[in-house]
Amino acid sequence: MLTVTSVNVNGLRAAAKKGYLEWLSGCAADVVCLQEVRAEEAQLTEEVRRPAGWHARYAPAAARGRAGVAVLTRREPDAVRVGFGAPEFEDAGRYLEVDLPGTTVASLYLPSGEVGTPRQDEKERFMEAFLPYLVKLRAAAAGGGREALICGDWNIAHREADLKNWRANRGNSGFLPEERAWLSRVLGEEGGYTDVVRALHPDQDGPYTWWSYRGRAFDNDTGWRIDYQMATPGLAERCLKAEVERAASHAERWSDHAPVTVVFD
Amino acid sequence: MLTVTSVNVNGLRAAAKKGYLEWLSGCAADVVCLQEVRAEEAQLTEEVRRPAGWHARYAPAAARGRAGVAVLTRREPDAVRVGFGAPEFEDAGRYLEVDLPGTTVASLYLPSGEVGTPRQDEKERFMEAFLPYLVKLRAAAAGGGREALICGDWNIAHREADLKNWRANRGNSGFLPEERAWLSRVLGEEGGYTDVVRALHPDQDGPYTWWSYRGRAFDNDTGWRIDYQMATPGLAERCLKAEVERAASHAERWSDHAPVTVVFD
DNA sequence: CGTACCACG
DNA sequence: CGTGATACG
Repeated sequence: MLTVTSVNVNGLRAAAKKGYLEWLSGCAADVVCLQEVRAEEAQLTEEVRRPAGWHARYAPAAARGRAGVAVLTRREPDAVRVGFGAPEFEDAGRYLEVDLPGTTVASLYLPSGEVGTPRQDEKERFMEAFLPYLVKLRAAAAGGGREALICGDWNIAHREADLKNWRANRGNSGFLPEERAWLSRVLGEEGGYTDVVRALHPDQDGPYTWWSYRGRAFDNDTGWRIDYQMATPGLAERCLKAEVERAASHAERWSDHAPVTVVFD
Repeated sequence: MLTVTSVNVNGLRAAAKKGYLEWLSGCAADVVCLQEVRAEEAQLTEEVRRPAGWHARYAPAAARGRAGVAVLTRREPDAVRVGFGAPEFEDAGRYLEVDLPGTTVASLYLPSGEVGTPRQDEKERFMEAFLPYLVKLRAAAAGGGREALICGDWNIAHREADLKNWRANRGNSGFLPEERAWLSRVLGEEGGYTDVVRALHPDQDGPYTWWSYRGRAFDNDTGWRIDYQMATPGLAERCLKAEVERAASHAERWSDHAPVTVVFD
C-alpha cells in the first residue's frame, strides 16, 4: 500500500499560519508532495520544515519567494534528485524526485503562463523539455522494474470537464489547444502515463483542484483541475482510490489549491 | 481661539482601518495637519478623503506611496500653497501651507535620514533650503500682520530631554549635533520660532511623539519628540495649552506617532 | 485576491 | 515591525 498526497500550498509560511500543519497531522499519506513552497528551508520554522514523523526534501527556486517544491516521506528516501536535466529549469524550484522502494515519486510545479507574455514562452519551453524526460523516466523505471508517479501542479486543464468555464477559457493559458494536446501526449502512447484521478472518476466534471482567490470562485466552485498524479502503467493498475480534498468552507482554506490523494495497492 | 492638531499618520489608508476616523470624530481642533499620508486622493475613500465637516487639502509625493502631507480645516482656507520654493522638494509631498484669517498653518514632513546614506544628504539639503524659507515666512507674516505655525514631523529631537536614549543616539540621524544645531537656529534669533509644546512644558522629559514599532518601544515609552508646532512670536504668546495624545495602549494605536494638539487664544 | 519581495521608516 | 509598491499567480 502506498498513499500519496499532492498539494500546491501557495506559500508554505502562509499556509502554516492558516492550518496546513493541522491538516498534515490528520493526513494518512506515506508521501506528501508540495508545490509553491515559496521559501528556503532557513525561512521555515523547525516544525514546518521537518514536521514530526516526516523526512523532508526541498528544491527551492534560485529566485527568492518563487516556486519551490518539496517531498515529505514517512521513511527516508533511497535517493533524491533535483531538476530533470534541463539547464534552464535546474534551479527553478519546479521538480524534485525521490526514490522509495519500487517507486519514484516526483513533485512538479509546471510554470504558469499568460498568453502573449514571456511567461507563456517559458511554460512552453518547460513542456518541450519535460516530455522527453517523462518518456525517459518511464522507460528507465520499466527497465529497472520500478514505477514512477509525477505529482503536482501541471497548470493545464486537459479536457472540458476539467474546468468550470471551458468556453470562456479557450484562449487562456492553462486551457490552450497546444497545452491540452501536450497533456494528451503525456497521457497517450508517447508518455504512457495515467491520470489516476480521472481514471477512477471518468464521467464527472472535475473534481477541481484550484479556485482563484478572486471573486467568489471557491464558493461557486468555479474551479480548474490542474493538479494531477500521473502514474506509469504498473502503478496506475494498482490505484484503489483517488480523491480531491476540497475544503469545507472558504474559512478553512489554507491554499487556493486542494490536496489530491491517491491510494495505491 | 484656534486649536491645531498635527499627526504623522504613517499611511492614511492603514490608519483609517485602525481608528483614525474615530479619533478624528472626537477631535475638537479647528485645523488638523497630517504627514505621511502615503496616498493620492483618488486612493482614499470619500469618507477618509473629505471627512464630514472638514475641508481637506492634499500635497501628495510624486513617488507613489511615499510621504504626502495634508491639512484639514473646519472652514475653507483663503489660500493654499504646495512646497516652499525649493525645486527638489516641490513634488516631494513634504510641505503644504494654508492661509486662515490672520494665520498661516503649514504641514511639514521633513525627510528622515540615515547616517552614511544618500537619504541623510537629502535631509540636509532640505534643512538647508528650508531654514531661509522659515525666516522669509516669518518676516512676510510679520509684515502683513499675520502669524505662522509650522506643524509636523521634523524628524529631529532637539535636546537630551527629547528622546529616551539620547546617549545611544548621539551618532544617529535625528539626534546628530548638526541637526540639533539646525533646530536651535530655527528656534533662535535667526528663525525666531517657538516650540510651543516645550514652551509650556519646559522641565519634563518628552512628551515623546514617536515610538518605533520595533521591540517594545511604545510599552517602555522609549520614544522621541520629533513632532513639533513651531509658532511665530505673536502666536506663541497666545498659546494656552499644548499636549501630546499618547494612545492608551498599543492596541489603540493607529500610527507610530501621536497627535500633538495646541490651543491658541 | 493573496503571497511573496523590496524600499522606507 | 509596519506601510505600501511591485511581481507573480
